[in-house]
Amino acid sequence: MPPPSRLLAVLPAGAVQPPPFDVLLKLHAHLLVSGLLSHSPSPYGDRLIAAIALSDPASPRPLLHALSLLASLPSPPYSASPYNAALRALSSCQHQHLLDRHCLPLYRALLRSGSARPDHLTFPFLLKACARVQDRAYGAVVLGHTQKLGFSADVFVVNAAMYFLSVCGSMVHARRLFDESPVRDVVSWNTLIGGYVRRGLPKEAIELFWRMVEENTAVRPDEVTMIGAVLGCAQMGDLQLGKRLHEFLEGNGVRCTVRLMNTVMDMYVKCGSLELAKSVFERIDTRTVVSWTTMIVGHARLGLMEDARRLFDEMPERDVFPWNALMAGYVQSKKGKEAIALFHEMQEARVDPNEITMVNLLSACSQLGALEIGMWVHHYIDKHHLYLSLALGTSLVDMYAKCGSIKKAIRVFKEIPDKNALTWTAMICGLANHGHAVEAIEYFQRMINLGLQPDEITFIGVLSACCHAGLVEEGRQFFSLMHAKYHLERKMKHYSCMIDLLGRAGHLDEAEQLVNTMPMDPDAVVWGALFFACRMHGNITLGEKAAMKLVELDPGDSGIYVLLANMYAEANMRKKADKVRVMMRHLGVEKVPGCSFIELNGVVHEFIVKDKSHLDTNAIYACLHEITIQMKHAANMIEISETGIM
DNA sequence: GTAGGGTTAG
Repeated sequence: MPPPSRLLAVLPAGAVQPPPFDVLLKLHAHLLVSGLLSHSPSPYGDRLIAAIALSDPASPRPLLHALSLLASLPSPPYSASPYNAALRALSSCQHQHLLDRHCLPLYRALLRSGSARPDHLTFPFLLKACARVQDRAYGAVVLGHTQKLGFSADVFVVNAAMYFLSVCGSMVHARRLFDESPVRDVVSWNTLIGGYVRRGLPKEAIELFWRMVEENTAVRPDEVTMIGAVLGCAQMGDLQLGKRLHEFLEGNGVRCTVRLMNTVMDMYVKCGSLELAKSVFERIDTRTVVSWTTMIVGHARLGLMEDARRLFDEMPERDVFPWNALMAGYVQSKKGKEAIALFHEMQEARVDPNEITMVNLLSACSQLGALEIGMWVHHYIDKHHLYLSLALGTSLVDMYAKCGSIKKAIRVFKEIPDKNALTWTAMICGLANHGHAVEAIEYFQRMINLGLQPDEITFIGVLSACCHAGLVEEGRQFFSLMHAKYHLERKMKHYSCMIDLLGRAGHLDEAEQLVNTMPMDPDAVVWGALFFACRMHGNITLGEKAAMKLVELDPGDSGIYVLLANMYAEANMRKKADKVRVMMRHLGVEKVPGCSFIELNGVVHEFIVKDKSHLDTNAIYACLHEITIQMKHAANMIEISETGIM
């Protein structure tokens, strides 16, 4: 151990990286034994606390040790510096619970110490910490202290105050501080620009950016400024502005770091120019995982999954992000099978999945109806004690409902602690699709009573519930309610639902009128619903009209010709039925083979009509044959029992 | 010594 005279050199003041935690622990013991910590006041205690607090940001232990040391000093510190060091470590520590628990007590202890006073370093750390714990009320108190103690002209304090307000308060207040501040530096501008972007106010951010450029003061935009401006531009999706910003930063000597160029790439992707994103990507010579992931996302969003996969394979190292990005791409392209295969690959590569992986995986299960895998995911979440977040809970509800297990969907739904409108919507749609119309409407009422705002999808749920149950009057009410009370735009899907409901119930005139007055061109689903209703109720004239529209919309679709022929046949119009069949042959319309999936032991198998490619084809067909016989037998039994012979 | 920043999911 060094003699006391050299200890202060071992315990550096300021930004120098302190020695490792275990060395400092020994030093602590040494200081205790030699009585150097019991002097009052003692520079050793201050420096020791600061050094320990900052010795290892990755572990919570040093910080806790420093905090307890601070509380147990025989005499209070005579400057704010040990408090500052602890606050500095807290304000940037990764352990949110430590921050939540210790931040404010620490500042209160400083105020109560009597010997130390908050200084110009205390407030930047403290305000950052307040922003991170989202404590509006206490932050406001702290802001009051900065004024009272005369820090209104300290640019570091003002900037930190602006940051706090931009996170926890209002941008108007942050802006006022900016406008009234006697001093501004590049961080002041960046904080405000960044605040606007975080609050989803890109216009204000860009406006401020141009003002910063035009005022042409000593303050010039730097890398952080440009990241803010480019992010704002990405939010607006304005490609022209994006190009201008890109040119600006290249012409004004802004450091083109990887971080900035990644942001530019992301902006080009969001503004719809994969080409420009690609050209930026090719000019980055030290690409990071983020650069590659952004390119994967860019390709995946356009459905270019083969290119996305190629990029994924080419990249030198991968964390969970690129795996999730590629998986999300497969899910969005409705390639659930590939998404699940990728998850298996991910497990083989020993990459830990996170919540987002699970959400994607559940979407894939929903698409495929893969209940077994979905249940495995549920089990995995329980086993690994993953928090049932809103996104995860909602995905689980959706998966169980779409995979046919409405009871499990309801059970999960009840377990989710803070349900939002999306969660309720998933449940309502699930109930509706399972034919539980009354329950779906009941859930809708409960959701409304909780004060939650339904969206367009919620109404698709309730309208389809009405449709399944033939609740015409309720349907009419919901249909007008969504527009009149909730100011939601009625989309194609709502109209098709409503037309289906009216048509099935035999209100063909009302259905036709709705088709004629709807604000968009009716699609195939609308005409299909109308056609179905006409066939059901024997309205041949209107049915023909709907069928013609369907042919117009998709001349290659064989289905409608078949259905039209069936409609004529049912109405005993044999000649017309034959005519349609002849027409089909002339036009060379081919029947599209049907296709289906089945999940077995966690593997999804795909079949098309008359498919013989599966390894177990013979066994499958034998089984199918057996089932068919049994079903016919069962049907006969029912028929017999219903006719009263048995 | 202090303040400001990018990527994944819906």
